Amino acid sequence: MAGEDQSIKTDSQREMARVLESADRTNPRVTSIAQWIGCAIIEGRLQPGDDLNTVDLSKQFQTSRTPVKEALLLLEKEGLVTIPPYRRPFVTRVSLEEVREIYQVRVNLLMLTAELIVNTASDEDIASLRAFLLPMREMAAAHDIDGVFWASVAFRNREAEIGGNRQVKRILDSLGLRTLQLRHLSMKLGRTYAEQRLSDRERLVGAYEERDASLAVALTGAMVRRSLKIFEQSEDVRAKKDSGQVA
Amino acid sequence: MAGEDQSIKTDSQREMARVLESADRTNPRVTSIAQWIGCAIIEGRLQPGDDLNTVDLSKQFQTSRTPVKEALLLLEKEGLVTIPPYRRPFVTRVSLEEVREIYQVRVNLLMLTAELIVNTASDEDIASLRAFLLPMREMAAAHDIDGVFWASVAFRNREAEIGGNRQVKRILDSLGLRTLQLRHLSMKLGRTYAEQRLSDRERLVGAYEERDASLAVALTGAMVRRSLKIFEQSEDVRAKKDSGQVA
DNA sequence: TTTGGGTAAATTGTCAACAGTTTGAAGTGC
DNA sequence: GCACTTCAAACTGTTGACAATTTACCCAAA
Repeated sequence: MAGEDQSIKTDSQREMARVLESADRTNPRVTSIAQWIGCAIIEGRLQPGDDLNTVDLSKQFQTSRTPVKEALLLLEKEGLVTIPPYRRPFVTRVSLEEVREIYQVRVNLLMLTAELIVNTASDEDIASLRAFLLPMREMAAAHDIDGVFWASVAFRNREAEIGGNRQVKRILDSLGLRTLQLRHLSMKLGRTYAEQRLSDRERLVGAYEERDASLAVALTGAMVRRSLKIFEQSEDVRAKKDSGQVA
Repeated sequence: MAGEDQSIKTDSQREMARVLESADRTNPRVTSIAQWIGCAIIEGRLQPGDDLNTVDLSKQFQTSRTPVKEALLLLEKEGLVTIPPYRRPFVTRVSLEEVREIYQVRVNLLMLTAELIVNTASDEDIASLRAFLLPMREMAAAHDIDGVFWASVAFRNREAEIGGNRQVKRILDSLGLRTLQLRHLSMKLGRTYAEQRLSDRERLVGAYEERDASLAVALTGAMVRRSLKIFEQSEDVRAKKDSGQVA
């Protein structure tokens, strides 16, 4: 369990850093503060609604409030933090409805990416995607769920790169960060589908290689929609349990 | 000509205000500064690459540099301004390639919106779209090109609202702002297609009313792609003329 | 003429103090 | 008890000064 958490931590730090630096903002102090807070949010150490007052944070990072404020503005841009005027910033609360909306955009842009890959990617680029498959199979066989998860995140990032549309990449990065926890949760809950996920992904790479756009798009849609479905089911269970406790 | 410019000014101010306030940031000082600079950019009074140093701007707005900096960060979020570390902020330069990428995302999300409208919008909402058509016909008959342009912008905003996906709306707002000038230019250049644009839009509303998703999506795609095509042709002409002058 | 180095001016980043607003906890009247 | 007011504490917004860095100009050397 400790090993698992460790793995999440370093990987999520890497992911956070990747998204933030792609926002071509390289002020080191601000970036490092934003990274720390951002990581705490996507790792769940800071919960939705938690206060992020600049006084405490500036003490924690031993700076003045100015760099802290700028870091929070950066995270607001990524949708992780909300900054109401004259009130304390706080970790953004995402409603179930918003999650659905985000997934709707995500699935759309991921399908667009799949189409772009089929139509414009080089054979070498597609081969670089195939390289993900074997390690993922091995990690799955070793029941390394987190390993598989972060590999699938890396797979999607590589897809976005190969797709070649930087706007799509940027938007997917931002939306992906906001749903990172949920995607992780969804994969853990959907252990039953592990084999299907793997074979779908293998078939997807096959579709890329065969330059079969409609299949690649359809598979992508199916994979993401399944992820949302699993999450929604777990949410239903949770809601029922809560109402049961109340009643 | 003066009347034309006037119309652009007030309308673009309104549009700028709309996008910025939807970013739920309501600090009035910062917002008004961001609005002024943002308007100057989309109206072309500030050209891509122009310096936006905080000292001059703070003098201009009679404040300290802090609110100016924050306004610039807001505009950076919308993609209008670039802020390199330790260097002067400047009006973002958009390459032709980036314009293509933005249009690719835009057409995708607009098609998604069309689908959402067909599947989920109420008859009253669709009727509110039909209400745009007659005034647009009248303005077109009066050769009020700017009037038609801003009406079409409002039409698209209304579509995004009706679609009901706030993520899509936010992204379309941001991308739309960055391409506002180009869309305006494209419409002016494509006067020849004015009649086709109008009839396409009328047919689109018809498709909404008939709940014909595939037609609505196809028409939306055709309309946006034509807009990009017109712009690209004009860009080719410009490039040829430039190289001709050099040679 | 052009290239390179060096220096002063300009500009951004950071800070601490102060002004304006919210927050929360006390009291007050009912 | 419960709503309402009051008020101090906490927090955000703004400011001007100072530190760190870049920019631009000048001048010398090739």
